[in-house]
Amino acid sequence: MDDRVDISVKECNREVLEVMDTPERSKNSQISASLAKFEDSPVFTFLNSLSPIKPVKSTHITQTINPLSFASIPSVFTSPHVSSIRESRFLRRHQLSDSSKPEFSSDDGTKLDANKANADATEQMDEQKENCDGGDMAAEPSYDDCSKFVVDFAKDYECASPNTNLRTGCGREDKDMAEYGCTSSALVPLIHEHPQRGEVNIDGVNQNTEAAPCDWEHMLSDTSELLIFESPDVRVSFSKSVDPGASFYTGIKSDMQNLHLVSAVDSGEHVVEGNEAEVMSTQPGEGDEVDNAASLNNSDEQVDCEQLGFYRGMRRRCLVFEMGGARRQHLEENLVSDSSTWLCSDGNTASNDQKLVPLNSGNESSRCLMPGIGLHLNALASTPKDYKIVNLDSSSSARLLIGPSSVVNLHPSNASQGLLDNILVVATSDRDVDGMEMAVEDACPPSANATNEEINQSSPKKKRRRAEQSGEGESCKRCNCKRSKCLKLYCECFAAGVYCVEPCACIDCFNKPIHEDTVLATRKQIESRNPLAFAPKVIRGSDSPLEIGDDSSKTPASARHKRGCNCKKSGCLKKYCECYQGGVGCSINCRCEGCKNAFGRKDGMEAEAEEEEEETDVSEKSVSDKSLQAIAMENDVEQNTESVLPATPLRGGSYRTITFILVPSPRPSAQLPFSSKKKPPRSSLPSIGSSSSSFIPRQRLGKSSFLPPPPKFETIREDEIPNFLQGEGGSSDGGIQTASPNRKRVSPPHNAGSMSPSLRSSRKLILESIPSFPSLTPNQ
DNA sequence: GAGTTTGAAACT
DNA sequence: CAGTTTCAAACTC
Repeated sequence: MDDRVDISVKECNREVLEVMDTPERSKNSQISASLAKFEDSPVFTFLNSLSPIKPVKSTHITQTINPLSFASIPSVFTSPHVSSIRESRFLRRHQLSDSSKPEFSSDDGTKLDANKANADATEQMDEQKENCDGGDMAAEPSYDDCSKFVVDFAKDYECASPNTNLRTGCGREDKDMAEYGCTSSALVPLIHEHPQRGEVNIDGVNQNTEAAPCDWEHMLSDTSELLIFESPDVRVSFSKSVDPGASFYTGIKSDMQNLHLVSAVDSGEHVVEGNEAEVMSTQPGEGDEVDNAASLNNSDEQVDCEQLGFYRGMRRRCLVFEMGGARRQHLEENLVSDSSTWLCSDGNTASNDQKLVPLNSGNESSRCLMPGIGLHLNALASTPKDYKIVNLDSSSSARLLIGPSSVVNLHPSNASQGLLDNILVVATSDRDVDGMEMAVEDACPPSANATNEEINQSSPKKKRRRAEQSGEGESCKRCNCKRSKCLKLYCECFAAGVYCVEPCACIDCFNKPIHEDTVLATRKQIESRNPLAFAPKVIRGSDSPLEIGDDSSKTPASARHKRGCNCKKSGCLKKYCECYQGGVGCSINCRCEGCKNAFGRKDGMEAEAEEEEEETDVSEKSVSDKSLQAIAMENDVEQNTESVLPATPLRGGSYRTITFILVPSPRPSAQLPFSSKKKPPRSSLPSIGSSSSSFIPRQRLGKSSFLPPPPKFETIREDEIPNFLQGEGGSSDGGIQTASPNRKRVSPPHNAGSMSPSLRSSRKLILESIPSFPSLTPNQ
């Protein structure tokens, strides 16, 4: 029976492929005809007669899956040109899927699902193709679409019914950018071209990809497939060649995952296959939103994953993982147990998967999106310190272009103003996406992962604590504001750059999409007062390898709070202390008194102090140790996550990666402020490095065994800090050095003047392209 | 869950 | 810039 089904499916797929291959199928009528033909075809009939799978009308699929696929288009969507090669792969995919089915089919039931899924996918292909032909091509998504989408999304916010279609356009652009950037050499031209129009004359490397004008239609056919396309594997095949073998190989891998997803979706159940369950359980409805943001921000993750040798397909899980603290934890556990399934979080993938899941799964368990996830500049923060860009292949790099950082990185290249402009545009769209994501978060129900959490969290406080305990710390901000209307930095949500969500217990909350104008205005006001008000509070130093000891002690030696704390009574041993809360040691910037910060004391006498502490203050020590242990345990996962995965999609970000790829600049230091490996030029700024080096001893001396508490604040790598950010308090370094230890507070960055002209210029650019608080501005 | 403590944010 | 107030999170009971 199974064999027959497989055969039927293959034939069916073949039929579909034939239809799809028809050169002139840009008309709906034609497509309709094709579909009719398909359904009327002997093969189909045969399939119906043989297959236990009930023939599903395309319309039905349209209602259930198609929307999802559509939504996925953006993120997954790649350049039509690129797709040509993929197409070949794609074609194989169905065949492969058949063969691969047995591998993931544990039993008949599962297999049936898979088969059915495959059949559905086939029909879905038709559906999508139809949509594509229907005019999507002509209506190449524009950035305006993105904005539009954002607006619509905001409108839909209340009902949590994001307009995926519009979104699609946005995502696609980004995706395309990434795809075109397959090679750094071709990157510039490609990027330059693409944003302006749907077509891109791919020069050099990409020429061979230009085959089918509407190839990307095929990509639409299967959401999961799209995911595959983005996979590093795919890229590899693409960039290297159209080697059938390679494509085949990649196709197999991708198929595996796709089928899983499809199967799960189709069945409407959570097909628990290792971590697959995670994906399925993740906020079904949010997949779309997550998707874009994730897609934009996971370049780092991707890289990490690749380095780890994981399949990209698994990354989606990581994304999910990030979406919920609990989920994250869970995944981490999985990582330990099964790294293969863990993989990294590829925003795109994850999102796509989720897209597939949403409608059918009806699973609400996991909804919590990363709060700050890439919502604003903070997103720049907390990139995995050990992140390595080295392994970026051309394909990966291309993808990285998506990020706003690309602007910065490209800037140096002096490709051209036009290019820059285009890039900026891209960044803008990203921003929009981020905003959408934020909105999504807003719409998302209480943190998903913890199924019981939703039910049990009656009190905001408890919710918060729960969130933190589950590692959700900053992922799902929830406030309890009563008087601030959630329009001040008092509000954690607002400060984090996210809208308040349902679980928030705030009163008279204005931090909602419906009050977008107010929010934006307030934000501007606050930023005018302090440009870095929404910047990451914790600067994660570029830890030198030496500083990074074992996993147990990854407290970044150079990490520090942007402004420093002002604790008087807490001894910097409680979360009142932002340094402590952020899991970093106190620094010169701190005005704290009686600092006992376990992560590093202000006085830099950690070792001695610790001894003292142990000897002289037993009670205190007990508290400290206790807290430390708790922290360590609490954050162990967190740390690991950080080291391996970006805390947030954005974080992982494209920033570093892009820099890497585009590094062509002869003077990266001055022109590549975000360069991950290269210290930004600090001609005018005392090098952060030096500054951080000063911290290293202190922080290292701190208990090596403890890990920073789950950072409440978003953190940013020191070396990734935009210059303007570094400028605060006098350029990260400068800030530290210039800040008087006793000074009450570090004044906002007014030191632009201290920056070299070049830096200043770049800074301007950054500001334009990367609003410090994009997330709150869905319509930006 | 209510009340207290704390320190950041905001205000003057 | 310093001092004060406001605020909400963190914490305690």
